[in-house]
Amino acid sequence: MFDLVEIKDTKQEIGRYIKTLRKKQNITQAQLAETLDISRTTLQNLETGGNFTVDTLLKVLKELTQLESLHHKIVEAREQIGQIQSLY
Amino acid sequence: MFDLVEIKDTKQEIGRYIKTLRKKQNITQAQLAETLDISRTTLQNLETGGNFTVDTLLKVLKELTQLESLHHKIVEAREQIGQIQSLY
DNA sequence: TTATATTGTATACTATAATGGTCAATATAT
DNA sequence: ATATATTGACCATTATAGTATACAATATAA
Repeated sequence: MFDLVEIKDTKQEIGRYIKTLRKKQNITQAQLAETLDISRTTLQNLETGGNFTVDTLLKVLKELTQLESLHHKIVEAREQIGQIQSLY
Repeated sequence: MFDLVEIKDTKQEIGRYIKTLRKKQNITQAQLAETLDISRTTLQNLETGGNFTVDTLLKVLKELTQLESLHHKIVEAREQIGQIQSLY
């Protein structure tokens, strides 16, 4: 059907997800930014659905202990596609 | 234990994943870049594990029909965290 | 093989993400 | 209610992602 999910929506969801992870660890934007050696503005931009680089996102995910999990899911997703291809 | 998965590795896996998706659809970098109105250089940078913006990644995923799926997984992940929090 | 298409890489330029700063708006605590 | 802490938003500057172009290195096809 239609493509109801837009890029903007997904960026917002990424931001909400990161914010939830951070809150769960009870750390402030300032603390996390300091730890990762990025500006609070950049972290804010990420959490509020702006545009940002993958480096920024992955740095944050690593600190919030979600990098390995993400890595695994990407590999898994790729392998599944490879399997489908090999059927034809 | 250690954190064996580095940011660099994850960016490379994202690139490999995108490339696999693209190949599956039998389209070239040039074609995909043209469709998305981005440069082939940018797409190349994505597929070879450089740094890039979320906008670039999501544009590509949308064209390769993986945006909605990703969006869903992010929401799901956040909701799971929310649940865990509410237990304490 | 040889031709053709596709991809990897490099470079200079442009667009924009990242930064540091400040201040207002909200949460949170006392 | 009123401090205090945290977050959202804006601005100028700096760093870097995105771009166009060109050409070499590989795939793919003839």
